[in-house]
Amino acid sequence: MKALTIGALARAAGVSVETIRYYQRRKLLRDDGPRQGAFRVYESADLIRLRFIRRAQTLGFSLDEIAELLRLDEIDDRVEARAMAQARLEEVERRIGQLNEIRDALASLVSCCEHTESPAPCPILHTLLDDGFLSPPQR
Amino acid sequence: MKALTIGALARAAGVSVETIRYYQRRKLLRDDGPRQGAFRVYESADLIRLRFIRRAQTLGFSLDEIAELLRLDEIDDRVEARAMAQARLEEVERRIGQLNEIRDALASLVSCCEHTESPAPCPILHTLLDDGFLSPPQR
DNA sequence: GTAAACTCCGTATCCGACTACGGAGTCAAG
DNA sequence: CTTGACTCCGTAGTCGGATACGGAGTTTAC
Repeated sequence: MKALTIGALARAAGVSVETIRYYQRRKLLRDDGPRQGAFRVYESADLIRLRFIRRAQTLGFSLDEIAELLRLDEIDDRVEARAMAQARLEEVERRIGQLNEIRDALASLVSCCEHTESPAPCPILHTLLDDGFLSPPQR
Repeated sequence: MKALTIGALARAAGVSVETIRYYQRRKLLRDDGPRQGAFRVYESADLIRLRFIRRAQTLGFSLDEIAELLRLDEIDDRVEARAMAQARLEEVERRIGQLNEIRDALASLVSCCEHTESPAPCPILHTLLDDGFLSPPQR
């Protein structure tokens, strides 16, 4: 339980000081902790929480969702936490499916292009002009 | 080769008028075409180009990349176009790999949570606290 | 005892791809 | 000949997750 300055906490978690301050504004991290003089002091509990946030981000949770996960942790609501993980899992699987389609489309464009000669139109540029191509955009 | 107003073009391509005007600002679509009176007129070539843009977006190309693809089409540079498609393909494959890892991590959290009982800590919330968890964030 | 490094706080800016808004002009139907 | 739909043009705002800036105060090392 050693005391950390914000800079030391940032280094320990591999984020920038600005990011920590941003998370405080977003209420993901406590902003009213103890101080030594004018400076806030942090300890390992803060580091753990910060790492939790970063790892949950790695899994694709948004900061809002992470705030919710942290709240669920506090009230120990595992059912809801599991539901969120499940929902995220399904989302990830949907996205993988989309990307697989995209990968196949790109791969066929590339290999098709490798097998056509200069007089014919470039498949990469002209397959995109045809109808019936994949589904609507994902944004 | 029927003449279209911007609104008709938008409907035909399934985008909004605002989007077309945005693409014009971004130089993806020509902004200096012919007019009838005060209004611009569009034709099927514009629709084809617009569809090209939307399909390339579906494949994950950015608007800047699409501008480049359109330029490559004009100068008929297939080699470079193929290189871009190849690069995109590799990027998509990397992303699929990442998402597979993420999916596995989420799946194991969910199934792990289904098998632990209330006194033990919730795995979903506390696996995230452990070290050695996946790699750095993807943003 | 002073200079470098750090912290605090507020506000502004970035990215990409739009989306929205508002006022003025224009066109077509009834 | 008016009404309503459309177009033109410029500018501003949105989203999420930061990142940057700048001036003032504070600590730490030499």
